[in-house]
Amino acid sequence: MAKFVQAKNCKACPYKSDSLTKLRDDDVNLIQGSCLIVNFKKGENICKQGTEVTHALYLAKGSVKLYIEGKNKNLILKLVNQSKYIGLQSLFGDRIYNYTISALEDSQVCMINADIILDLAKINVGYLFELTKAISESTNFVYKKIIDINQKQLRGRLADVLLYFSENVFENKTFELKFTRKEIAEYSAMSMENTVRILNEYKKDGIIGIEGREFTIKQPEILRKIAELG
Amino acid sequence: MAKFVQAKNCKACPYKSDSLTKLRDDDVNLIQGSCLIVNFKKGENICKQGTEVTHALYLAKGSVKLYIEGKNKNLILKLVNQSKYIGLQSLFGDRIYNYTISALEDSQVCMINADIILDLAKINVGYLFELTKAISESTNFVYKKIIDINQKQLRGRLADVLLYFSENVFENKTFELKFTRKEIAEYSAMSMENTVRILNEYKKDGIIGIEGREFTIKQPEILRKIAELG
DNA sequence: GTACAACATTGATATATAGCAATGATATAT
DNA sequence: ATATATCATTGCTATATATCAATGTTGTAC
Repeated sequence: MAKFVQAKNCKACPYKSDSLTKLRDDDVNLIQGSCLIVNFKKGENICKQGTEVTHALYLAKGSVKLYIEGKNKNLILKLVNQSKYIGLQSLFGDRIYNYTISALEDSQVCMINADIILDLAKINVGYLFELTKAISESTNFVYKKIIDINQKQLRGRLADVLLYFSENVFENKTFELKFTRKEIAEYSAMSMENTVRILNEYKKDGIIGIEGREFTIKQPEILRKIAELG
Repeated sequence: MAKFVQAKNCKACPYKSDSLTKLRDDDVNLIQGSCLIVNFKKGENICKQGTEVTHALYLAKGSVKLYIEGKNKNLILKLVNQSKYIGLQSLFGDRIYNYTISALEDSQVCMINADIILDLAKINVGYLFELTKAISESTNFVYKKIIDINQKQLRGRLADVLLYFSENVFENKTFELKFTRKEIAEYSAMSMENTVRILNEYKKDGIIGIEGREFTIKQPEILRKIAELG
C-alpha cells in the first residue's frame, strides 16, 4: 500500500492550494496538523466509489483519473493534474464517494481530516467561498460532458476530447496523454475498438499525429469543425 | 411577458427557503428588498442558456424543468418542484447559465439580485454552507444521471425514471407527471417514439398503468429488476 | 533473454436505437 | 363550435455503435 508522511510546512509547499491564502496562519497550521502526505503508485486507488468520505483529498503532485464504476464499463469524468482538490462535492453532500479516483502516475495526495476542513469552512467564509467556486466549476464541467455524450456522436466526441486536452489541459499542440486507448474510450464514452479506429482515421487523414501515447494536433480547424458538427 | 411584484414579507412566506433561517432579520430584509416575485406562465423561459447570471432564482411555487439545449435535441437534467433554489451553481461559477429553465405549469419565481446573494454568502458562512450543500447535492444528482445514460439502455433508464418520480419526487405509486412524452424522452435521453413504445410495453405487461399523464406503478419490484439489469 | 500479460489494431457481424412516415387523439385559440 | 397545432401512437427502415474474434505489439517480471 501507499506510504505516507506527516505534512511539515504547508505554507511553503510549492504545490499548495490557492485557497490556503484565504486562511490565517493558525488555520493553515490546523490543516497541516491533520494533513498526511500519501504517495500512491500508478494504478492505485485514492478513493473508492461507495465508501465514506473521511478526508478531503488534495492532489499535490502527479495526475489522477476520477471515474464512475459501472457494471460493464467505467466512465472517466475527469483527468486531474497537480495542485487541485479532487472530489470536493462529496464532502458537502451525502459524504459517500460516488466515484473512484486512481493514480495515472505515481502521485502525492494530501489527506486532510474531513471534519477539520468542514469546521474551517464553517467559520471562514472566504475559504468556503473558494471551495464552493471549485465545486461549481466542477459541476459545470460535468454538465458540458453530459451534453457531449448525449448530443454528439463518436467522431465529434473524440475531436472534442483531443482539442480539450491540447488547448485546456496541456496547452500545447503536442502532448503525452497518460491514458491507455481503453481509458481514452472510457473518457469519451465509447468502445475501445472505435476509439482506436477513429484515432487512426484522423491520423491517416493527416488531422492528428500519433506516436504511441503522444498526440499532435496537426489541423485544429478541421478537428474543431468535426467537433461542432457532432 | 411575466408579471412581477415586489416581495412584501419573506419571513412569513409559506414557500420560503430553509436557508433563510440561517440569516439575521437584517439580512432577510436585504434579500426581501431586492426580491421580485415573478409569475411565469406554463412554457415560459425563466432563464436562458448562454445568458449572464444576474439573479439568484428561487422557485417559490409551481414546477420547472432545467435542461440543456442542444443542436438537435434537448436534455432535461432535472424537474424541480416548489421551495427550491434553481441553478445555484451558475452563481458561483462563470456567471453564465449553461442551461435553460422553463415553467412546466404557471409558477412563481423569486428573483434576487445575484450580487446581494453573493455578498451575503461572503459574510454569512452558515448561509453559504447551506447553498454549498445544495450545489453539492445537485452535482451528485447529475453524476447519477450521467452514469445512467452511459451504462443502461432504454428499458433500464425508463424504469429508473418511473421509480424515481414515484419514490423520490411524488412519493406515491400514482402520480401525474407534468411532462409530455417528448419531455419524458428528453429526461431519459432517448427518442420520443421509443419512450412511447416502451411505456406502452410496460403497460401491456401490467407493470405500470397509464391514463394520459397519470402513471401508476403496479409492479415496482419488476421495474426495479429492469432498472438494475439495465 | 524469454515468457506472459496487458495493450493496440483491424475486420466482420449483430443489435440497440434513432429517424421517418402515416394516422389518430387532444388541447388550444379564434 | 370549428379550425389548427401539438401531442401520442405504431410500424417500418436505416444506421451508428458495440461486440466478437483474430492477430500483432509492447512492456514487464522473473
